[in-house]
Amino acid sequence: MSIQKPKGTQDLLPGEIEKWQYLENKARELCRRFNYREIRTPVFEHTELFQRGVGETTDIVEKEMYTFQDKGDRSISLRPEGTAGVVRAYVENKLYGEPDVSKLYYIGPMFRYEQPQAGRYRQFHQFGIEAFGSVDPGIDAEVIALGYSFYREIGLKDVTVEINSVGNPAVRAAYREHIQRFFAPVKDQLCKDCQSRYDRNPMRILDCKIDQKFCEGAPTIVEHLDEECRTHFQAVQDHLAAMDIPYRLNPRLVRGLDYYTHTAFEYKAAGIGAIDTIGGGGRYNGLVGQIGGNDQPGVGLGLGLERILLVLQAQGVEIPAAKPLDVYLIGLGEAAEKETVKLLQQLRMQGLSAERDYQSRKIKAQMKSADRHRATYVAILGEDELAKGEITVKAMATGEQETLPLAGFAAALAARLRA
RNA sequence: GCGGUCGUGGCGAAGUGGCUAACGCAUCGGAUUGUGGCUCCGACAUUCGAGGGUUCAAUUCCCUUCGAUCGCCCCA
Repeated sequence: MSIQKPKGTQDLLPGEIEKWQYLENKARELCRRFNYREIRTPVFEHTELFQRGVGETTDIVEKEMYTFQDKGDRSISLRPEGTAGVVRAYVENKLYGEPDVSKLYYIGPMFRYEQPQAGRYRQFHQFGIEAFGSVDPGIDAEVIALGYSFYREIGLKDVTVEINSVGNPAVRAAYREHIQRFFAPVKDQLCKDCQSRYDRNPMRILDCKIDQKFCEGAPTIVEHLDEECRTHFQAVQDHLAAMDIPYRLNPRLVRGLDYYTHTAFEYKAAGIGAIDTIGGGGRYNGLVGQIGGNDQPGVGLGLGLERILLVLQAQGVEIPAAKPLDVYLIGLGEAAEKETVKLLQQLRMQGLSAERDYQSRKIKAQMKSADRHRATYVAILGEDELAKGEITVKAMATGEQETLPLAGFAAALAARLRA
């Protein structure tokens, strides 16, 4: 048996990769307009970073990390998400010393050890942004708007934005007790998952599909927000309204990472089987301090590129195809073939995409290749043409043929293609 | 970590305890001495994910394993 790719990973082959490049180009272009600048951080970090940043009790850290000892006996983990590494880089490189808010974006692979299914892989890719240094609710709204704009510009339809406030740590601790008190009488009747959630993360019970009947009248965190949290949350909503970003309040929205404070949000779309979340994020005001920096507030998001691609496909959204080949160069006979090597280079230096046959095949086979490459022009150089210092050029769409002088033929074709 | 379905040429797919393992697409060659897309003809799996077992005989039955896929948990 030959070696296969590890479970949950993918080879992105030509034909498919164009879609990725399209998404990545759109992301970069959007970030330019919103004035976010790219940052690239390692795909592996010290395990402790994720333990501290993402949270010891999260599923991600408890059971989904790719962790190993390196040869120096350090515990290393492949990054399961993007924020922790960016925060670390922000702190380590003292970006907080800059006068303005630091607005950063990244695109890259993340790793989680899970059973693959539709829209879930062990290596997956995220486009994410982080903004450090401001508690202004306008930044929360901007982050949400950037994600929403991204979906729109790549042609995704029916994306829902759900937002919630998870308050600050004090509010959350108090709310946790309210929830536990509420469910205490029915604790024994909850599903077995929710029984463990009761202690670990009681807010998640509200999200359970099985136990909805017990959730009737459950306290929501929004009801328990303090003045500061409430004001912030309201301001975020006002900003979204001002930007015409449609959103839905979801008082039961709870994210799986420990670091969120205040704003939490998710983007949802149908089309990936059982999964509907295609992106999410929120504010994390205590995180930078926990990672060891001077405490700067932050807010960010992460969007799943695989999931976006799946939804795009489900919606039948066409992604612009790769450009066809400009010229396919056919050389017939040894002398002419030799000459094509030179001509090919000239064509390419003129900025044209150009290809030839490398197997000395017959003209018929070469024409077929040209057709397969969707070549705009075929240039044929045979013994006759070579002797006369000419070359035959055929426009594939019309079948029309003409003879051009060999000298300056590359430039002439380039001019024709530009017209 | 748990559960369902699946695994036959480059791709899609039929099939059966013993026949030469259908067919379609793609590919290659020819009809057409230097011209693609259409048509016709021909070629193309000692082999049915891997390992083991049952049997005179296994692609087919059994076990194990790996993988794919979908779902649970959770999330992108």
